[in-house]
Amino acid sequence: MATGRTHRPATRSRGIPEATVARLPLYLRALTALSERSVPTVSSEELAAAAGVNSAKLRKDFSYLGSYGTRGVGYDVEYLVYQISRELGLTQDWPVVIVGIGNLGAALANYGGFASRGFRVAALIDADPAMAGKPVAGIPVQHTDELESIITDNGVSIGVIATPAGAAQQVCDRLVAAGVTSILNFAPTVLTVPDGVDVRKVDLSIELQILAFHEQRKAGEEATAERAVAAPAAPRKQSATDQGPDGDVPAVMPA
Amino acid sequence: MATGRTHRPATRSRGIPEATVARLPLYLRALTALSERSVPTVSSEELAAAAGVNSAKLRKDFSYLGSYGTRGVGYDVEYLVYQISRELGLTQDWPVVIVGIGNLGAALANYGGFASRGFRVAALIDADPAMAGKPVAGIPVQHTDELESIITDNGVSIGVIATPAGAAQQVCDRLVAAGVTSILNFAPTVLTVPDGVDVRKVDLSIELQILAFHEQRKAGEEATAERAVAAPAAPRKQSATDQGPDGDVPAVMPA
DNA sequence: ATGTCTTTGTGAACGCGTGCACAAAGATTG
DNA sequence: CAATCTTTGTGCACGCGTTCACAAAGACAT
Repeated sequence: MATGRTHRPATRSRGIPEATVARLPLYLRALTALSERSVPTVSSEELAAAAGVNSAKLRKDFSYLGSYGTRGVGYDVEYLVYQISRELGLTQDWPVVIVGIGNLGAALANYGGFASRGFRVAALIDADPAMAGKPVAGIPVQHTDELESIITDNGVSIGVIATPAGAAQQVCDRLVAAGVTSILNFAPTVLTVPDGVDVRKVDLSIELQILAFHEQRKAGEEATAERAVAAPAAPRKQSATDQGPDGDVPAVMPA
Repeated sequence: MATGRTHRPATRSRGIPEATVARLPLYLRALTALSERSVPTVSSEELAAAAGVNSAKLRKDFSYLGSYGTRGVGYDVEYLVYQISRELGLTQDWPVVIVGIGNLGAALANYGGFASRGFRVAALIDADPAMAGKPVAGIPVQHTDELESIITDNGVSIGVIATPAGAAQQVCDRLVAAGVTSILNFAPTVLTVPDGVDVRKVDLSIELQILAFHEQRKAGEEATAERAVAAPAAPRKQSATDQGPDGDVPAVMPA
């Protein structure tokens, strides 16, 4: 998973657990696919398989929304699509701004998944004056100077930050000051925001590092012996006052 | 958060909780920043603030790695950087292939965060013959036909999928068959993989939908009255045999 | 050497999320 | 209408993750 919630604990809004909310888009995607194939109903078992989750979990998730299934039959696809969409707030249009039109920002602007789900790219913003006016994904890039007016004029409440890490907090502050209350952050930095503002982060590097951890573990299981030689079972840091030689310790050591 | 683990439950490798593993890269980033500013030691409180987490959580996380701190002083920055890097497997080089060089794939290829953390882009692969040979981020794109040989020749065990959803499963199968055991999936699809293969997914659309949910809730709290009119407090699906008119029900309804 | 002060490391309690397993609901068949 | 079969909805138990709160450890001053 390349995501992680930030700040706000787990607001358990209207009794719907955060973990369930995070899965609703998954169900919605699977249901949309079924809908396009004109499948009228689906069982929890089938839908769970399509969404890659446990069927009991799926049923419990849906139970938080209400009793939308029919015992002995399953769930009505179209009806469920609507209910989940409504619950997620996708029946309304969400104008979104993307700040930082580099490689990633451009990729996001071109990403079709946004428009298809009630999200509309209201504006692309970049700090580079040379970018201004240049169309990306059919939308002309605007300069950072206009950030505030863009937000207020379009009633934008969701912002996407795809700037370098160094600029992210500053951009974030300006977005929030202008009225944005939800931020999707692609910059590899921890953003500080006031209460009431939601931040979700996507960090590509972190995802790879987590994979590397598991990859290393897999490799290590085959050859545990090798490791026992390279590093003792219970490596211990040496005391700061006891700086004798230590085979287990790396080249880079504390002063 | 834009991530979510898939399949494998939570392998609790060598006693390190999955949740802790997911935070280690965060700590590492904060520590690296401190290291660059030549800060010698840091307290759990300071580091926790920099990483955006609770200090007790951080201390507990570190306790799984060993006793690397000094009471009354804090943690030695350089030493901790090494320990976490080693734990994450970043002291070795991980060759990575990126499949699908569209906007997103190109953005990933250009992303600096990879190289700086022990990851090396070994190859870029795309199904479009017109792309073959064309350099992206200084690396020539290779055709999908060569996927298997690239994997085996370079000993690649981590693959990144940035293809359209339709091609993702097929690419995934080929990667796994060729020896890849960790996959970072950007395609909006559920990937099915054999046991022993880790998949992490990054879905931009899902992240936005989760934000929309919270955004809607925030908006709804200010004007709950409006909602009581638009939709009854306990909306109920009507029975399939009882298809009378219903103000609460959407235009799209079950047959 | 003794005492004070800072900060770690962790035991314990709590809450959330997951999965099992089954009763209840309804469809379907005879 | 009764019996059977399918599938939902959920009570319950378990385990993981988080947080509190504090004892132990060590630095530092006197």
